[in-house]
Amino acid sequence: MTQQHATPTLHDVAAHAGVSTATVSRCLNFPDKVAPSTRDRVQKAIAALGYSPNFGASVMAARRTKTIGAIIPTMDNAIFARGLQAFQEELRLHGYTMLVASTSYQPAQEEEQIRALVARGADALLLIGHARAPEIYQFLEAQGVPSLVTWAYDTNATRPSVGFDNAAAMGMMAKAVLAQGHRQLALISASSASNDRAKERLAGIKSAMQANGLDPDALDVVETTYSIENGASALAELMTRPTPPTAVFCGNDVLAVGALRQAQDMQINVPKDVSIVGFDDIELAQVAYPPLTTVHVPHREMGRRAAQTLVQALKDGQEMTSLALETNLVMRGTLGPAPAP
Amino acid sequence: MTQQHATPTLHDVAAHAGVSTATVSRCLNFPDKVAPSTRDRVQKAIAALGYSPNFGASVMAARRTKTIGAIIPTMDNAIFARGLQAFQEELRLHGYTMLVASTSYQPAQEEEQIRALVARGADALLLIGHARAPEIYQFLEAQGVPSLVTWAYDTNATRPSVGFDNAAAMGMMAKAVLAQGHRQLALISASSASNDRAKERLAGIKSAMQANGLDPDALDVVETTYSIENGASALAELMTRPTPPTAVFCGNDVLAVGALRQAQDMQINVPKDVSIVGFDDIELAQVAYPPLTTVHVPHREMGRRAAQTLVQALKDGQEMTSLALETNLVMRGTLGPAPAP
DNA sequence: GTCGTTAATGTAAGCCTTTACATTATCTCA
DNA sequence: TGAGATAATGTAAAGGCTTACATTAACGAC
Repeated sequence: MTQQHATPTLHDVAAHAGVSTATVSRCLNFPDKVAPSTRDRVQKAIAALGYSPNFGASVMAARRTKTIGAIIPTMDNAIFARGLQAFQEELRLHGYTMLVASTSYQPAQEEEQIRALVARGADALLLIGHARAPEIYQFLEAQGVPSLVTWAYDTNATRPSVGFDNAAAMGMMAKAVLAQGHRQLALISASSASNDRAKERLAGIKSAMQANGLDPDALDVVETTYSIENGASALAELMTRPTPPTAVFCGNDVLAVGALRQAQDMQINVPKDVSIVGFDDIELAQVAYPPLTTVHVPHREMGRRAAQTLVQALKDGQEMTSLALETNLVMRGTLGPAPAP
Repeated sequence: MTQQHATPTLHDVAAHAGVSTATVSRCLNFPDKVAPSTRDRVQKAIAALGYSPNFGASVMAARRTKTIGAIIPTMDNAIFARGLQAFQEELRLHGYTMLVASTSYQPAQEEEQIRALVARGADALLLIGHARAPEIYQFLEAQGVPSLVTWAYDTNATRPSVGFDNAAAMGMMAKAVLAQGHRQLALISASSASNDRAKERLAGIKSAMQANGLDPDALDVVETTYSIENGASALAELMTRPTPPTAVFCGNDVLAVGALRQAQDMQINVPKDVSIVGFDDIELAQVAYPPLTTVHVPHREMGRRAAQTLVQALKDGQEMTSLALETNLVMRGTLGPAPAP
């Protein structure tokens, strides 16, 4: 009664190759540590038996999964999808696999997912933005799971991050808008309550206004959820105000593209009657008509660098060093001079 | 010498709650199977000790990870990102986590990633398209890892799939194009060598041509890689032919949008001088100018249904049943009658 | 009160790899 | 040639959970 069809174990391979299990394990994990001739023999045995290591046993013994979790608001927005793509490509180069969870911008879901991915053995976590309850950081600390924040960079944040300064980036755009003579400003944004990127971008505009002697409270803010439709209806709302804005900032390109379409539907000329600017520089921005003036964010590089930082930290156990990436304005067709009053 | 800071184990929780480890395990995995009073006591112990299960040990004992892998060409294309988003949302509802890998449309990378995710303990796999080496299926079979193909549906495929009939979908579009009187047809497509979706879409056009008494070989095919730029240069190439096409099919919306832009740059009016149609119906399509006529694919539903099918199969060990989803034409502004000769 | 059932809980084997440490073989250099 | 260093390999313990099976408790019917 032989167990013909049982999946082969390390032990079987060792027996077949005439070596100890330790040697087989070394062949798999540190090939340099074993003599080439032995390695060959073991490899042949592996091939002959069709062996592949048992994940659970390996995780249990090694106390790591070589898996990194990424928790993002949604893959439905190209910015996160693109960043994740780069993140995963880089991870793969280092032998890591990516676990993905999304939160739909809900803090409660984020917490749930953080716990879920840690429970699934994520060796480290990629998180978006700094804003979350301190208990979550405590939990991660207690579990010994390093986490890296991205899509944001905050000089006085105590947590490591690989991202960019959202306030400065939007501030730059605000300066450009103000330089065109606009004084009636509006912003279509995601709710800034639990979204530190949105909050920062808002702050960036306000401080630019202040620097130009404008009252920051005069900024007309419409908060909504990210979608083309919502961008459209927010613009409709803004343009029917008693004194409509001459320039509309949008929290991201998706909203901006919606606003653009609405302007077209309302026969409002962009940028002659109203300027509309976005944030992110996704494909949508260049395809929109007129092509959207926006803030370019190096999503792919952000993902890549984040992966490198995390992998490095896992390798050497050192603290991660934060990294600030540059954003820049992409002047296309939707920002023009303020119309004469 | 007490081990004050060691992470608590199931055993510690059991001792603290005055029950056996089996009971604690049951509390975690089958709460219904334990008396409410006991459950309470155990839950308190868990909270008191800050216990969280050891992933490796649990995987090893249970022989499953509650993790499902998804291997897609790239997250950079909204269609996959969106499908994956829905897939993950549904998985989460059932307590599963998603592992993601991408292949950049390279069969070799796909094989590598399939092996990598299986090695990482994926309980099941989501794959795109049917085209892959038989050894891969053998490998999956041998490892006992169920796999589901999506983005394609092939009646005579022996493998289960949740997708749509690419040939029929593109055929429907071809019929609409032919009905507009077009006779000079071209296709900008991904390489159909290792991409069964591309191959099927091509076949769909050809059989529609045949049905209309046209020579299928007269279809002018330009193969390239999916990107806006490549769509643009492919169109440039096509429009400088001795007899340029009056209608250009594109393998997906990304290519179509590039073609559209190129037409604009070349002062070629769409759809008056040339019609351009896409495939997928991503946001880009509605934002393009003029808005793109394309084939709508229910990406989100596909992802959701695929997740359900996989989870079900994992639960009951039954064979998966294939599911064909409907696609439909979205008539927007880029398909018009063939210009008078 | 007893028997048969079912519900709740306990016992303990088993899952398979990694790695610290021990051992043996091989090499270098005086 | 032998000591000492280094490379290659072996031994065996440890890791924490799940689950089949065994046991005990609880309950209802007669």
